[in-house]
Amino acid sequence: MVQPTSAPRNARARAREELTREIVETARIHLTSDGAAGLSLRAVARDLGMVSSAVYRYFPSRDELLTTLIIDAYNSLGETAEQAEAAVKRTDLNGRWLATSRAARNWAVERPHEWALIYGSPVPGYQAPQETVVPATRVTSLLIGILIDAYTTGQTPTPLPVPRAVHASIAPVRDDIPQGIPDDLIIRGLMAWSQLLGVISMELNGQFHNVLTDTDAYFQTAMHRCAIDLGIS
Amino acid sequence: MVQPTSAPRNARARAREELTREIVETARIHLTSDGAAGLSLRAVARDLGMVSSAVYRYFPSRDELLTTLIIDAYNSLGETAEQAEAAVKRTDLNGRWLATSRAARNWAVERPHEWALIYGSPVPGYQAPQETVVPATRVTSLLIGILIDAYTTGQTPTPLPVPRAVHASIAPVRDDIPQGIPDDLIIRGLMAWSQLLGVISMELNGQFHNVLTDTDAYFQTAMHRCAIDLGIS
DNA sequence: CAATACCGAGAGCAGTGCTCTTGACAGTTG
DNA sequence: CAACTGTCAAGAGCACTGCTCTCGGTATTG
Repeated sequence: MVQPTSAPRNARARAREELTREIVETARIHLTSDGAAGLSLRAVARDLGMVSSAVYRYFPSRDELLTTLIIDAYNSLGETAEQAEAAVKRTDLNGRWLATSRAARNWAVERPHEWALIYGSPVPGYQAPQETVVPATRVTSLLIGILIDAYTTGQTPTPLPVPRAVHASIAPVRDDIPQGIPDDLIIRGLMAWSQLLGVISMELNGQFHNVLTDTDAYFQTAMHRCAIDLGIS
Repeated sequence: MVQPTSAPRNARARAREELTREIVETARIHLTSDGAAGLSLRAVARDLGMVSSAVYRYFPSRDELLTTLIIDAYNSLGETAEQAEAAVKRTDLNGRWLATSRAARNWAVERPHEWALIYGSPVPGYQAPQETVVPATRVTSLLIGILIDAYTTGQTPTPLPVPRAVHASIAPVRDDIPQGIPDDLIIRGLMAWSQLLGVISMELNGQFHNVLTDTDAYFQTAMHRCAIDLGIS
């Protein structure tokens, strides 16, 4: 009885699954063209030839649909980055970092609205539920893996002092990584991560207008310098 | 006739100015509590005891009102940062950088929605007009000033190589700074700037949840390390 | 004083998220 | 087979949004 009563319910259940997927797909299309704020349940319903109220059978609210899109976006980005990173030789830490960061940027440039959804200003009135936490960590886990390998192979930069308050502040990070990683390396990792997010977001938000003519070239150099700071270049 | 015809027109004109200011003020209150997407012209009008259509006599569209709020935000942040920076001894480059960055963060933490308005994901469908360009540069001008002083007093880090493509890419920056500043220093300045924006935005967007317990301590250290990288520590 | 420009109020249009009710259908049970 | 139950799409409706247009009154100007 572990198996769900399968045969008879499947007809309905399958139709439901399919329609749910169609709604999400249509919503993502709207998202990529109009952004999160322009995502309209009614418009999605119209595209699917159904009436707006029918959509509420599948998603109890607009926010619920947004949550699905957010999780999908995290997973899409995470998978893209993981594949890029996995294609690099394990010992090439610099290459792994560059592959990861470049994959993230390419993904973001292709889907600016989905990037904004997960790393941009939060949608007002929307509270990210717990289910989004795990997929959100996929990219950072890659970075952590690189740092761990850097530490275990002894490729660490000469550490700068870390104030006591900062040592205490990064306590939550310690729960997710092996013991022994120095504070300094964690700080460098966090700063590389915020550099990555910062540069990508600035590019997408148009902050480099009248500043850079070739954002890609700048990005590569910036990430290269991050690698130097991390001691893996 | 350079003076505007003053006396008789003033009664109406003054009332208009005052009401315009009241609308902006009310709009900013709504902005700080609900965010840009929740800014409703009708709600503003309601608060002011007038009918929604009357507001259109003062702002031809919601976007026009948003533009005013954006310019005000840029100027508010710019002024705050300028004052903080001006209070530091000119020769203390490290102090000037720390004062500027700390002022920016404090301002952002107090007004997260206004920060999101100017540095967050752009409001969909809204195109920032030319008038926003000048006030937007006030904070970066401070940073540029520090870098120029660093260069003229010889406090520059040992430069890393800068690829040709990046040299070409930063051409627009060169139009706003004196000749002679090395490419490497410009790159370092840009990266410090994106580090600053990245860390602040990440904190406001909740990206440090379950990562840092004391974001202020981390921020100070991160900015200190930026100063080291800039060679002004 | 008369003409003009300005202004607030109101109605109205098209759109939004969301709720509630209604009628049709499918699957299960007596 | 008939009755029941759960699910579904559809429609009407509420309160809200940005925005436009018209109307009548008032302040400013020639």
